[in-house]
Formats: sequence, C-alpha cells, structure tokens
Amino acid sequence: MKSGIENILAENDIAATPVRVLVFKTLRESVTPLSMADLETILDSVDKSSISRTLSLFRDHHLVHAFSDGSGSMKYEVCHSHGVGEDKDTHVHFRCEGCGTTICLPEVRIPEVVLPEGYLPMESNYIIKGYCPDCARHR
Amino acid sequence: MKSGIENILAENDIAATPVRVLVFKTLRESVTPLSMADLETILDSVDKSSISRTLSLFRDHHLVHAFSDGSGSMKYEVCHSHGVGEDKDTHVHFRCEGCGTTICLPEVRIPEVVLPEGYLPMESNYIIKGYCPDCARHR
DNA sequence: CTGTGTGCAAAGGGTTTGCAAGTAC
DNA sequence: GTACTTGCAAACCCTTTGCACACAG
Repeated sequence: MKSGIENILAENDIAATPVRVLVFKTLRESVTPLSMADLETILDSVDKSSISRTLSLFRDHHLVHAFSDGSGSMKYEVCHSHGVGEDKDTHVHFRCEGCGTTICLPEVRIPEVVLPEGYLPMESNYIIKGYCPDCARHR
Repeated sequence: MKSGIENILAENDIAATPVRVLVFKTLRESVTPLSMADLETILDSVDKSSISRTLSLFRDHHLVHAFSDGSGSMKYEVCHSHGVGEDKDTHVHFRCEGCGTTICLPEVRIPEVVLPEGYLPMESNYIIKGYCPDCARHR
C-alpha cells in the first residue's frame, strides 16, 4: 500500500502530485510541527513557493493546521481530527527557549474555557514557553 | 498628576523620554493589544525603529508583553502583573476572523494544565480564533 | 565631552505572487 | 489543446540594525 496518502488527498479533491505527497508525508512522519524552512531543508529538491502553495491548499482543506509558536515562523502539522470541517487542535504545544524546539504534547488536552455571551469560537491554540526536560536539567 | 507613567518608567530604571511615555500611554489606554503598525499609525510622528526599540526595552523590563495572534504581526499589551519578574499573561485572547481584531478577555483566565514530568513552564499563551459577538451576529 | 535617544534608510527573515516552462489528461 | 503544477525570481510584509545627528547631563 502507498501509505494511503493518495487516498487522503483524493478524498479531499486534491490531485496527488509528487510535491503534495512529499509534503504531506513529511509532515505526517515528523514528531514535531515543522516550519516552511524545515520543509525546505528536508525536501531540498522542492521550491519554497511550491511548499507555500501546498500548505495553503492543505490548510484550505483542513488537512493541516498552522499555528504560531512565537519563533517568528509558522509551524505546520497534520490535523488529527480532519474530515468534519473542524480545524481544532486539541493538544497543547510547548516551545523550549533552550533548544528552540516546538513540541507537541498530545497527552495534554487544551482545556475548554467559557467565553462571554456571543462569541463564536472556531479554533484554539494553547502554547506554553519554557524549558523542555532536557534543557531544564542542564541549567 | 502626570498619569504616573514617568513613575512607572523610573521604577524600572528607564528614562522617561517623550517617545517612551507616548508608547506606554498608548498601549495602556488601548482596549485591544496593538501591533507595531497600529502604534505607527496612532503615533505618526514617531519612527517605527524607535517604536521597535522602545517595545524591546519595555519587554526586557517586563512592562509589556508580546504575543502572536496569528495575524502575522506581534501584538503588544502592558503587563498586568508587572514587578515580580513574571511575564505571565493570565487571560485568554480572542482573534476575530471577521473584523480581524484581537480582543482581550480579562475575565477568562487561562486554565492551568499539568505538564509531563520534567517540563519547566515559564509563560503561556491561549488564543481562540472565531467570530466576535458583532461579527457572529451578521453571518 | 560623553552617553543616550531618535529618525532615516537599508538590511534581514519569512512568506507570497507573477510568470513562463513543464506535465497530465 | 486545455487545465493544472512547479520552479525561479521578484515582490511583499514585518521587524531590526547601521549610522549620523540631536540633545541632556
């Protein structure tokens, strides 16, 4: 089996071109969210403009989720709950000030909050800055 | 009284120059967090580089807090709990996809989460995207 | 005189866009 | 042939930096 990426793309009416399969595969296999620069480095044969357009496309189709971790560049990761038009990122992210990595904490769910009357929430993003276990140990 | 800004700056060993007082005053009087572009517009006599340097200075002294709301530019607001070397932003922010405003929700506290063993959190940021009451009503 | 603050212009980093060549159907 | 995809270069936006002038102590 071709890892099913073609199927996922097809289900979302996206032609499974080489670049798109590569970008999706890379994002899905990465432990941490990736920036465009990361993708450019990993996929050094692919132009940044193609990566940018591919990410926009994936975002429009709610296949990937983008968020800002305060590093100056956006981070991208595949949506865990794709399919229902929902783009919610249900876990907390941690950005280490020591090593600069942004880490997914899948086991830490974003707690819901009660908004004032009238607000219509669509998506939430909870990011914690500090030191990861490795960096905290060596301080 | 001169609104006390000079005193606040003095307490933090910052010379109360005209630009600094203006920037601080503007930030403190704003209902919403402001971007550098916002400040540039409001304070059209002040150069963006001076605003940038002033904001860096305030940030170093924990007088203002910067966060990214996903709009592409940083937003700045005065720290509510300044003084103790803490830079924690204790309330949730809401970014409206309709009108593009970023709104402080002072009454919505950021819920604490339990991190896995070893993580050392310093600062957290919870931002919700969606539609504000006004924009939600007219959809 | 010395140090600090400011404006102007330029550089820098990250991302997107115009356009033309290439590919698939 | 037609529509879509890609790479290259240029443009764009936001922010910071170099430098020189102005000002205060």
